[in-house]
Amino acid sequence: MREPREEIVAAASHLFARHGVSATRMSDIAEGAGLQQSSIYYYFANKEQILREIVTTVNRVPLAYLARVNAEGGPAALRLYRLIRFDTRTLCDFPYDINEIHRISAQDPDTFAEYWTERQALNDGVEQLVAEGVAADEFREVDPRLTALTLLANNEGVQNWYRPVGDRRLRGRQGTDGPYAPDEIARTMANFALSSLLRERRRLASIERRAVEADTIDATAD
Amino acid sequence: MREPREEIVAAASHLFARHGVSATRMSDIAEGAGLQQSSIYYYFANKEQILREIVTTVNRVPLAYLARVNAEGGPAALRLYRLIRFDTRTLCDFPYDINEIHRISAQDPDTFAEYWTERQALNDGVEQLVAEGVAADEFREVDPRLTALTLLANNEGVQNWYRPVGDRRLRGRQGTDGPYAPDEIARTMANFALSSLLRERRRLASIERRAVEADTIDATAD
DNA sequence: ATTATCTATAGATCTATAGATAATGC
DNA sequence: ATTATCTATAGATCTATAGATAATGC
Repeated sequence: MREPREEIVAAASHLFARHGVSATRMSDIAEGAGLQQSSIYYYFANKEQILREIVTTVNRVPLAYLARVNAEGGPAALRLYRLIRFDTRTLCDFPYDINEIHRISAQDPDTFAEYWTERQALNDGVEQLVAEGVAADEFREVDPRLTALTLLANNEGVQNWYRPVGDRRLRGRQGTDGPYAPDEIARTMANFALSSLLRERRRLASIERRAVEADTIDATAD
Repeated sequence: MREPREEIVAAASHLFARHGVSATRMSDIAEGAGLQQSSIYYYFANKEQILREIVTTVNRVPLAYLARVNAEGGPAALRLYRLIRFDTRTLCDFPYDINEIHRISAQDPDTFAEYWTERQALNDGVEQLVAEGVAADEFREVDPRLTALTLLANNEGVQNWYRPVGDRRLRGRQGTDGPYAPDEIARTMANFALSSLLRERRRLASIERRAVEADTIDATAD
């Protein structure tokens, strides 16, 4: 059994995703965590503190992956491909709505200062990757900063139609859109982006191959 | 002076965008509309009905534009370019968070049945455009349905970092991301997408020119 | 007469604290 | 003794209705 503190965070994550932060009551979280409503206050002073704990981790996961990919090296196109694939896959499985988190943390920059610092670092890292690719003539001429923002925003947009509703995943609204797996979506996003950025699009197949290989080996090594 | 009903919808739109739907109180909306809290109920039975009115228009704007673009004809690539540009620009200026609207309306499919029907129509229309482009060898081989979902999701994702905060637009979080205008963002999104989809990327420049021209003429003609 | 708006308020929540009680680890 | 959890509840909101009052258009 997990620690109550973790239980609270996990329950809150699900509820925040399902109903939104402000529609989620402390009593809902307590119920989800198997506690009485007031017992939550033993661990957290209020709802915002729970959100803060959740939100802090959001940017760390892709940042850590980016650091690893950069350490492993290779052309900018490959590194960017890997990051997009990873980020999209991660977001598909994230149990809360990144868009709402953005809104809430934008409204209270003090409480969520850490979030914004790390978010900025992620933006900067992606911008850096794009700039490297442009400098090395791997990518066509684009504005690295605007492109980085676009790439991250695109990944987050995917959450809109790949989101847990109730306890099940809704695969396409009202079941009309066919069942797409996170891997398939992630692959589509990465191919879409690199297909747009690469000067020589025929490089894409080999980049995809190397990316999948690198992460499969990683997975085995872990 | 606008009708009170419109005033309510306008105030609700701003507040929903700024604080989210469930954090917005009927009294906030009333204040924004220059009415007492209970006077809202003369026009709407509850908050959900206000949201319903807002939400109904969301998909109609791009659907109407898509119909016009299809009527005006031209290659699929041009029509898709125009739609993406239009949709992105519109979303940048939309005063509410499309992502939250998705979540809320997904949770109550009955109340928002109309929304989902029209959303599906928009999906279908974009899928159709992509499929045409693939069939005509304008686009590389992609899954039209998954691509359509991705394109729409991408446009919506852009709202994340181009959103009104307070009464001013936040141009990039905390002012660090430089001032990008909706037109510039829309152009980036359309170029990004078509650059990815087109078999012959050199067609892009002429497509962009024709798209801008078509909509400039339209604007003058209106 | 009808339409629009207001004041007042019952009833339903929701938060967060106080204080009691049970469980745990010296 | 300390840590964790519970019950009970004050106080703060928030919604939505009832009923009064003002404005509008025959």
